[in-house]
Amino acid sequence: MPGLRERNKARTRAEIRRQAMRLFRDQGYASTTVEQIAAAAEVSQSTFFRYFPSKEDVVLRDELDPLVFDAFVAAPPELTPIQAFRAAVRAVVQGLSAEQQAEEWERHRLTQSVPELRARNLDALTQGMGLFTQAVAQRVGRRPDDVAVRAFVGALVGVGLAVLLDEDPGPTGYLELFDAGLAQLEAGLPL
Amino acid sequence: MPGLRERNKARTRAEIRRQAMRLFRDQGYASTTVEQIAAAAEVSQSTFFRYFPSKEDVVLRDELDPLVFDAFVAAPPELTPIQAFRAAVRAVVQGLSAEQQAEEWERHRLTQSVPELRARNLDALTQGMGLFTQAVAQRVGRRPDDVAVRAFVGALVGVGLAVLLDEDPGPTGYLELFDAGLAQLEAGLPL
DNA sequence: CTTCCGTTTGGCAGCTACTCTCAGATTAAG
DNA sequence: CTTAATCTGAGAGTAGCTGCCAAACGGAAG
Repeated sequence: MPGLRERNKARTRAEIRRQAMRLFRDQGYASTTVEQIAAAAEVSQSTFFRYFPSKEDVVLRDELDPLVFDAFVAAPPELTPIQAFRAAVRAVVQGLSAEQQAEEWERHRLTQSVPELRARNLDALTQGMGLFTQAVAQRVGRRPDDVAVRAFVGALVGVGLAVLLDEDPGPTGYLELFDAGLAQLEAGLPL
Repeated sequence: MPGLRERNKARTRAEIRRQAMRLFRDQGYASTTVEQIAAAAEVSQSTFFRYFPSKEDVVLRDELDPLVFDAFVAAPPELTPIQAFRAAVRAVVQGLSAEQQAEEWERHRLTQSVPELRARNLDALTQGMGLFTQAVAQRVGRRPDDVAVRAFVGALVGVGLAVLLDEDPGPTGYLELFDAGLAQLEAGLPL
């Protein structure tokens, strides 16, 4: 059972995020100051930066990627990496409530529209490739530094990237696009 | 013939870059202030920001990508996109003087080691994918919004990414790694 | 309930990237 | 030489972010 302290922390954290997203939505990311967010969440600036190392991190902290990763690792071994990845993404997305999906959608739109956020998001994505490469290597029984494995993971991430960079196919359309991209990859990227 | 004004501007710009890179090398990116760079280049801070919109841009402005793109477009039409891309990269890299290669290498190392720079570099890369997609589409006679084309470009960029993210295979080793990755892609990413 | 310890918080000072404005200098053109 | 356009320097101001210290708070022991 979490003590009062931990509950307060979680509440404060959530409140800061909530107020921040609301202000970003209303008056834009750039023209919202940390001072405003802190005031709206009724904490001091010091406290804001204790919960989030930077203004960007209020938007960026992603808890979905680890879920997808875990689902990928836990997928049945007889699946090919592409099948396992598709299943993992699908399971995580469909496991979200409608409200969560809407939040994620807003988060994604904001991230894509603000250059700094977009950049840092991409960086997080590519930095995660290393871990993913290990998982893929283990799945197919190869070494992680094998060129074939690394190129494959790069291509897989690249396909995901190409889908994500597409502007608004709607919150649902992404999955279809993603599936189509993976199908192409599975077929050896014919042109 | 460029007037005195333009020559002065080019000289100032180059000097700012030179001094900045020197300071970054000596005392690190974060602990070098714009004030120091401006002082070393003998200009005011105002002037610094007139030449470079941000401290990051002193490092990031890349003139190689457009060259690769042009070379790709200009490549013989009978080449496959992968062959054309490989030829373009190779031509541009080998067209650099030893000094230029060393500079690029230093620039790349600095970019990869500083998170903000790495992130913005990735963003520039992915933002350029749109243009590249059009070129590929034209080359293979398909529409740019074709999923096959987009997935292909994504995979191609992804493979390049996987190579670039690898830490120091030496300034020459990159090309070999890159070729190996492209060969894998050409073979349909077998695992 | 009180006391005591460790954690959390707020307020403040300070640094730095970056913007805006304005006056003065420099270059180009008539 | 004079005039117009452009470039530069200086200063003030904003905002993100850090570090420091004292006060408030939560949790456990007596």
